[in-house]
Amino acid sequence: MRKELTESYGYIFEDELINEIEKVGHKINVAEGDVLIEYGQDVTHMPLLLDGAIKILRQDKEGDELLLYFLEIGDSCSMTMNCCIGKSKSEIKAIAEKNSVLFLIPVEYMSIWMKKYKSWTSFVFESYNNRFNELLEAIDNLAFVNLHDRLYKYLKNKVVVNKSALIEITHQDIAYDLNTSRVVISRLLKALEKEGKIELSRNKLEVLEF
Amino acid sequence: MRKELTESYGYIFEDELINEIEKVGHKINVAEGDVLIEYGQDVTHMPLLLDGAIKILRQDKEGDELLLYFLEIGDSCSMTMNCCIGKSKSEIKAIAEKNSVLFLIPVEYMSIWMKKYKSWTSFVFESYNNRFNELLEAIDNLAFVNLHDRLYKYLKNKVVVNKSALIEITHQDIAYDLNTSRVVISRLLKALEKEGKIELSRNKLEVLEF
DNA sequence: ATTAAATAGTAACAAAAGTTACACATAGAA
DNA sequence: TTCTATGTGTAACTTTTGTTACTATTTAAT
Repeated sequence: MRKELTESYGYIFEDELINEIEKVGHKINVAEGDVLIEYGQDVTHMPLLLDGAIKILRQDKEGDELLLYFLEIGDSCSMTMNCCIGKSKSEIKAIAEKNSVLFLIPVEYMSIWMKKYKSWTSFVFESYNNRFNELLEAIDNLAFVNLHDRLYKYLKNKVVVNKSALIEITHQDIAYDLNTSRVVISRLLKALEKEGKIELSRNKLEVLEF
Repeated sequence: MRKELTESYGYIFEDELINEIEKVGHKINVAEGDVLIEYGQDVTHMPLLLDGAIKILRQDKEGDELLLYFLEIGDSCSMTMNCCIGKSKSEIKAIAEKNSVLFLIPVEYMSIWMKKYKSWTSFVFESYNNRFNELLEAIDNLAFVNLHDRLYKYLKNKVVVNKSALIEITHQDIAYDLNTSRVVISRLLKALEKEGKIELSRNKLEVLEF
């Protein structure tokens, strides 16, 4: 456990902080597809990602969803940082993109450690900032990119996050992530295939250039 | 100057911090339409808004723009907070929505004061968080709301920010903010008028219900 | 082996948004 | 006043995206 923490976070946190993290936090394993937190739910812990990847989604009242970004190893979720200022309801939904290992820290340590460890403060800011930029990227995609290109970007991003050009997913699930309909995704995937950019099969597809 | 600072920020910052702010910062007046910072430009100061309102825009490579949100009195711009972690290029463009009064603070004080004043740290976090939620709202609008409703929301927001149901703006300028074309905006405005929600005139319009 | 559920392909159509083109009105400048 | 630039209205058309409906295929369950 100590080893995993050091591997992913040893280069940013001093030993003493790693000790504290180890002491107050606990490690959990989550399986692909597990819902880690729902929109509106109380935030009690902040996650440090040790292995795997987490999908962060936004949801509207009707339950429509939109993929915001992925958390990868070494990332944390700045949404948790709302806690620092008293708010405690999650603005997002989080789902394990693949089997993942998380280290959960009770939120009260967020501000305690900020006073105590410079490296923690830097981490929190850096983390906040990364998420900020990812939201800006999401906005750019929605505002300036058409669905065809947005889909292709999405697939290439999947390849990076899952470290495999073979993506195991259904058209319907892609449609959920991009907040559109299955038929539209099928149509655009077919177009991407004709352009020679991907290869389609049942329940999976392969990205050919990236 | 002291008075203005105390009016807008006295209830959050302790006297000593207000003194420091007054000492190292300087007040500027900007006119409606002034560009305060361009995308990609170096960020050297962080702004505290004393009066007026600032429009924050995102821009893509082709120069297309999209309104993200407005800063109002008591707000600061969390984008400046990138500076805390070494980055210094602006991710956004800022334009004075109306004549405004700003207090500019050299960015190096950001982190100095975070160590020194608890109230400053709270302010920075609160500010960050507000901006975060405004980005999420922007995403919600883009992903889940059609242009007709997005336009109506935009107009109602303008009413709040400008404290007037009479909005002085051209269709073209609305189109820029929403990243669409003038013709589309004219069409949708006409529809809103027929619905009895607004009243159109040249160079201005009035929001009837809000 | 049969059935049912999930997945994918595609056509046909509808709605939303973007584009082009042009007429006309208004405000200022000359 | 006349001219010009700007702003607005609208029609006609295109493109993009969403919807409905139906087919075929594959997978899993009984």
